[in-house]
Amino acid sequence: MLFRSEDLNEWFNDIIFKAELVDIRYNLKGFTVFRPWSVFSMSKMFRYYEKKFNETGHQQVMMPTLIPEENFLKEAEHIEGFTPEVFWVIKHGDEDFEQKYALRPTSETAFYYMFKYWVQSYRDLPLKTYQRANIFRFDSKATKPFIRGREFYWYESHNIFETLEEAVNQVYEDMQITEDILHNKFGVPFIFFKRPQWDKFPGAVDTFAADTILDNGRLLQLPSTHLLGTKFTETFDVKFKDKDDTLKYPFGTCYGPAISRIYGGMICVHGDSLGLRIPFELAPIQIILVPLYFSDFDNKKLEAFCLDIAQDLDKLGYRVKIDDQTEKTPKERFSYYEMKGVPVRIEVGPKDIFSGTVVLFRRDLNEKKKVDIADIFDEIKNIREEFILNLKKQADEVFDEKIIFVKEMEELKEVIEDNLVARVPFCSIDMDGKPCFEELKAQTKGADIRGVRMDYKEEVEDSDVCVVCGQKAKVIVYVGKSY
RNA sequence: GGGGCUGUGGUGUAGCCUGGUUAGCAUAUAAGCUUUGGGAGCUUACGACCCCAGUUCAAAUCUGGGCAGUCCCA
Repeated sequence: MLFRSEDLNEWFNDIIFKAELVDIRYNLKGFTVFRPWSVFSMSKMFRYYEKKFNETGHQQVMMPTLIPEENFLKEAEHIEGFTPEVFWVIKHGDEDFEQKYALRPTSETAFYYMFKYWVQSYRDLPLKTYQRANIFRFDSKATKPFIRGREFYWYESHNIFETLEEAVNQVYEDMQITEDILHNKFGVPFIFFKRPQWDKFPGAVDTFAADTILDNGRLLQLPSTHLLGTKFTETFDVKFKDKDDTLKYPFGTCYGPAISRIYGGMICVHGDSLGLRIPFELAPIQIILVPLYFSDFDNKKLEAFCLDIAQDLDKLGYRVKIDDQTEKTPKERFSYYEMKGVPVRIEVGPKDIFSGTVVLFRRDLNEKKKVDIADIFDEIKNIREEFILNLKKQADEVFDEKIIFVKEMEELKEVIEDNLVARVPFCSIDMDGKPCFEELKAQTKGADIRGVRMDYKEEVEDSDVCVVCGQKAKVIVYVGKSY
């Protein structure tokens, strides 16, 4: 029913409905109804992040959803970047407000408004905060559940520091958080980039972002971090008295992992022709027991047998369910839970009762195995440990294969044509490289330069020249089409 | 931001070009019987032409607008 390699879009549209992740029948464009199967996992994802933020010294706050227009108008680049996308609240009942209120498209202008009250002394710094929020952006006409909605769900972390150096360190900490969670917990590979100067967050000094690569070669931006310098602290008059008794502006960063989009990226990365594959720890049901009924067998025995196993697993803390539908064939029931991405299935039939075994199916490897009852718990424990490692390994392999190193424009065009991502020498990701970028974009029919990687420094060889202008290359950049 | 395509029961579709029957089929759902180690069968029930306007004796069908979905390009 599903053939993902042919067309990721089709697979995605199909699975989000069949697996009951969302309902797109709500009558408002770009606003998605998320259903229990996806919400359960996203809630888990939020908790992973929350734990990590707390461990790294962030404190959770809750800011209002509405932001007065006057806050917005303070920062010129921010206005220019976001105003076209803002939903404005202009009335109460039939009467206009004196001032418009924005449904937050992001909350810098709320946080920094408050930071000026919260920060007076160097003793108040660093100040590391975050909030869980839904945000609103009237974003493009091509909306897509999880990937691009006009309302979406994220954490946004806003931090300020005494020095630029500390702020830069925060960017690296954000990169590490992304690695710990996205890659290690969710199995989603990515490269953490420094974006070119022409592709920054409105109001940022520098923008950094994690991109994953989907099956169709498209890059998908996942969490991003922005180095804000003193732009917002100056604009909002956030000052601190330093040890030398002078007033200074602190340096800011912000980090925004959009959980709804991360979930969308995750299911694309792990999904296969059978449907979803959900990491063990995120799955709403981790183990499904499927009793195989027969008309000439006392099925009560089967149910009692399954219930025993289920209760033991439940005591061990697994999320487990028995599928006791009698009117459906095994094939149909197996396929259903595979499609939903349930990590482990236990099949129990009359033969098993006599032999004291069950059949275990694991979705990370799509393998079946006959197991003695006594060994079930150890087996499942192993699967639990291996599950995310297997998903991660498989995803990493696919990811690596999609990146091709090229040095010439003709090769670059081929790589893009083949729906892959290119690694190429390039003159500069500062503004002086922009003309080359525009030429590159035109020649490749719309590919973007996603930036230089931040996890390690890629050395440029002396002989490397910019793929566009032929000048000596200063950086290695990654080029591909994006969502 | 520009362009294309599409809106028919819960879902997927036929019918539309060339206006005219009781809007067909599949699937899902509910009930019953039968069946169950990889998407089973029979019977019955439920259920639809996106919205507004126009043309016409007559609109799912033609025209315009809106809303929604989807794809491509920027």
